[in-house]
Amino acid sequence: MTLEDPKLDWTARRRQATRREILDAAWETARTDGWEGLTLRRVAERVGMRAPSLYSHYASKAAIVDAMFGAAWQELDDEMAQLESELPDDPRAALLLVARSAFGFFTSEPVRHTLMNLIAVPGFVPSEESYAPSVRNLDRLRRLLTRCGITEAAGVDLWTALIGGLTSQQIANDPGGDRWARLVPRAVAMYADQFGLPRSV
Amino acid sequence: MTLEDPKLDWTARRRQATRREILDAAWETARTDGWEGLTLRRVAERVGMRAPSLYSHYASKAAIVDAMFGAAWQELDDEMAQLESELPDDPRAALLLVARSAFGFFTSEPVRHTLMNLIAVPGFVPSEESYAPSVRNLDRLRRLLTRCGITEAAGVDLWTALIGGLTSQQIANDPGGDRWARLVPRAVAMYADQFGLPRSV
DNA sequence: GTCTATACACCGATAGAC
DNA sequence: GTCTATCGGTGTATAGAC
Repeated sequence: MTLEDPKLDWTARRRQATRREILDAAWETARTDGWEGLTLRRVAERVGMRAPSLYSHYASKAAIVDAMFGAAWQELDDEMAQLESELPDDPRAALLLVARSAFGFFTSEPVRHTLMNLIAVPGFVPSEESYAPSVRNLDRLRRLLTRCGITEAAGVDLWTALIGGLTSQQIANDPGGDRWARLVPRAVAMYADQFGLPRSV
Repeated sequence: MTLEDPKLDWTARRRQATRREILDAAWETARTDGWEGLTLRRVAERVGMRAPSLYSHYASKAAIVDAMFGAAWQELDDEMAQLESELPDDPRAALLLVARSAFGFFTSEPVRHTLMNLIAVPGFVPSEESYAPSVRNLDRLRRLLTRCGITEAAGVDLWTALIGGLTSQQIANDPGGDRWARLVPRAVAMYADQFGLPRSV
């Protein structure tokens, strides 16, 4: 429910827009100063407000971070949904596409990555509502892998470990480079072999 | 040089012992309250001191964290050195042993894991001195994999991604469980297949 | 809704007595 | 080497005027 609803009246729409502005400012702050540098004063400054004014729109700093978490997973899920609708028939090609998409999504925004994977943000615990998109995304991944011929339960867990490992290494040890990005095709082939996918022609 | 040197005189040895106590207290504090909860006041309380007294032993809070980083990597490297001396001849068995060892080391102490892999500790950047053990460890890993028949350069990067991915998933999504621990043998087999290691008998 | 002013709790670090 | 006292700063959050 972070998107604007055209049926709302003017003041409600204005409120939504302001919440959006605050969220954007929070992302920019986190990108610049890291999660430990994300403070209400800095966010407010970027929006053009004073810190206490933020409380008219979010109940607390935690509520802001919570909204960021939900929005990030929703964003990934939207991307995966798009991908799902245009998946190639060849299982290996499809797998590679999914892998590259996720890898690119995470590595392009390291700060977002640390929030989504629950590392680095002090005492943050997502609310049930903001957790929902990440669950939806895992379901979608399960479906996607099944369509690629991965039916075993272990398939999903090994997939998340493999892709997550590649992205984390890329971000931590070669930020901005492609040392692990270059390994993605090979990693996917290795994974496909393990689950007995037919070789492409 | 964090180990005690028997040739030092009494006061120097006492100093070393106190530094050790402080480091231990810092670990315990980080385990209990997380890295954001690691404060000099809490560490001092655990040691039985007042916060300012810590400055007689460490120049700053950053110096303490730095020492923890170096000690953690030294600890892992010691374990890997032990492993190296008793490695089985069969390449696949050796690989599995290395994987299990690293996986167990990291997952047994999640807080240590986040420090070693440079996620979650505010603005920490390791000093050259404390960074050295981690470099040594990577060299050892390279040597270890070579002995197992992994000669390609990509071998090390894919290995760290795979093992790191498994450990991170285990810690983040099933702490205390074995959902990804159970996948380690399969992941190692998949990896060994990719690099053409002969199958065990 | 936004502002100013402020409460309250902490933090890392320093000065100087003992 | 450890203490007390304190500095200068941070943070989140609230009260109340406009």
